[in-house]
Amino acid sequence: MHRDFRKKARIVLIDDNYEHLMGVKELLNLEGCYDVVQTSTSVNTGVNMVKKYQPDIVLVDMNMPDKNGLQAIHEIQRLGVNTKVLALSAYDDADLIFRAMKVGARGYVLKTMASAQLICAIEEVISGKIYLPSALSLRFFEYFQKSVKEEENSTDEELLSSLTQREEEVLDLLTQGFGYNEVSSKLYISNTTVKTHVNNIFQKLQVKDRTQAVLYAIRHGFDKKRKAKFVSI
Amino acid sequence: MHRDFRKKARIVLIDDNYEHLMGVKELLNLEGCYDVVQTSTSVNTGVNMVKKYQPDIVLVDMNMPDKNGLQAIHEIQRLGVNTKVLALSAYDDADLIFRAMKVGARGYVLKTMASAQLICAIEEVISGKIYLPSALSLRFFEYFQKSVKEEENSTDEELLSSLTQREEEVLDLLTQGFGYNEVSSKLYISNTTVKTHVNNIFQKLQVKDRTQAVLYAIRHGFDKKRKAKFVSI
DNA sequence: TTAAATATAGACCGAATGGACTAGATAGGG
DNA sequence: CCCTATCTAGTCCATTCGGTCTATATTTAA
Repeated sequence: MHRDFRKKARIVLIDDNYEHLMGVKELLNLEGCYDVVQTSTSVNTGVNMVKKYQPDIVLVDMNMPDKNGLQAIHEIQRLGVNTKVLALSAYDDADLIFRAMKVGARGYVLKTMASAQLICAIEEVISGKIYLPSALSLRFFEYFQKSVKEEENSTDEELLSSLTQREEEVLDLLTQGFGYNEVSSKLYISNTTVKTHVNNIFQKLQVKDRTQAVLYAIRHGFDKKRKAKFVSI
Repeated sequence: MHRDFRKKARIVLIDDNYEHLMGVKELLNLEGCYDVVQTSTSVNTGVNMVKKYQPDIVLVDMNMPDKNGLQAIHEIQRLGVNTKVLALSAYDDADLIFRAMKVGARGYVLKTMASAQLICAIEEVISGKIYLPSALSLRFFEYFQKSVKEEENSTDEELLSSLTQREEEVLDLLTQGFGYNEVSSKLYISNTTVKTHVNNIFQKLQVKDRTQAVLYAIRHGFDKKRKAKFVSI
């Protein structure tokens, strides 16, 4: 799983802080086994360089003002090149780590970390692994798991579970975009019966029209049973 | 960040395979610094034991027939105890890893891995870290990132991006559950203008009523700009 | 500068929706 | 056996919604 050290790994750096950019470049050059083919202090030109040179890895600073690093990573991913992305950041912000990994970063290191750790991260990522220092890994997963809890908490089971079985069926069909007539024919009941059920649903969910009921259902996870892809447990 | 080795770490094991259960128990006892307080071959009693003994860590087998390990982990999380969960599995299935970590596992190890790695995982997890072997970490993040791509692909940007700015505003308000009158007063335009916009939206999204338009918008990620919590990039 | 796109608004009409009732049938729990 | 919950279905009426037009002012692009 180790890369071929006879070839230098080709690297592009994107960092709007010129001092830091040069510092990292110098560090990598001293190491001897890296070829920093290009550097850029702007996202746009940086992304273009990645497209042109298709390096093994690109280091992207996350703390840029305008089009932030997230956008850069996202665009690089969409190039369809085989370049791995390593995110560099001054902050160990859980949300930023989460989003960076989500858009395709293969690793995330803090600027405050020792240079040896940066080298280590680069090597791991180039050789196809994920590199997240354990502190950041912890942040990531806490955030990841918290999101599930929030989903659950917002699932106001009180109201939704107060629906009768038939009402659930009706709401389920409404959630698929059917109107009253369609619902009635699908359930083989009369149009007015559907209306009765729907009105009961409105009462129970405390909403005032069909669209709001559907929104309520979706936002409170009512339709997850059907979806059941990876959203639920 | 290291635990106090003067005290033995208290452990509960949940695994329906009695052979493996005993094997792990023996292994941990030989190690000397662990106290396997309880073992269980069923989820229900296992969860109860965790509730009762509140160990430092619980090892949960993921490959159980009935109520699977995911359910067990989920229930343990909901106990509100401070027990860390380490998932054990025979398979490195990306979906399973993803879901286990999502419901609260702090680590995931394969049964095929060396016992030293299991010990390592236990120590890391007890001391508050996340333990994912790099191969599994890779699987996890590939799955994690793929989910984003799927979201994007399903974002039929063709249709949604064909909406004018005003139409987007209107759709956004509809997505919040407002009716035409409410939309018109919020945008300071007449009721009929809203209707015109809405009809154009219907044409463009190829839907036939308000609820379907809202569903379309939500399912295709239209409302993520507003949410912008952690869902979007 | 013309043409196209956009935002505005109106009329008219039919269909769908929502509110407020009543009411019969059926099933289940106490 | 009675009471309650649920599912069913109806009426009446008002409101909203959706479809199809036309039309004007403004902006944008060619």
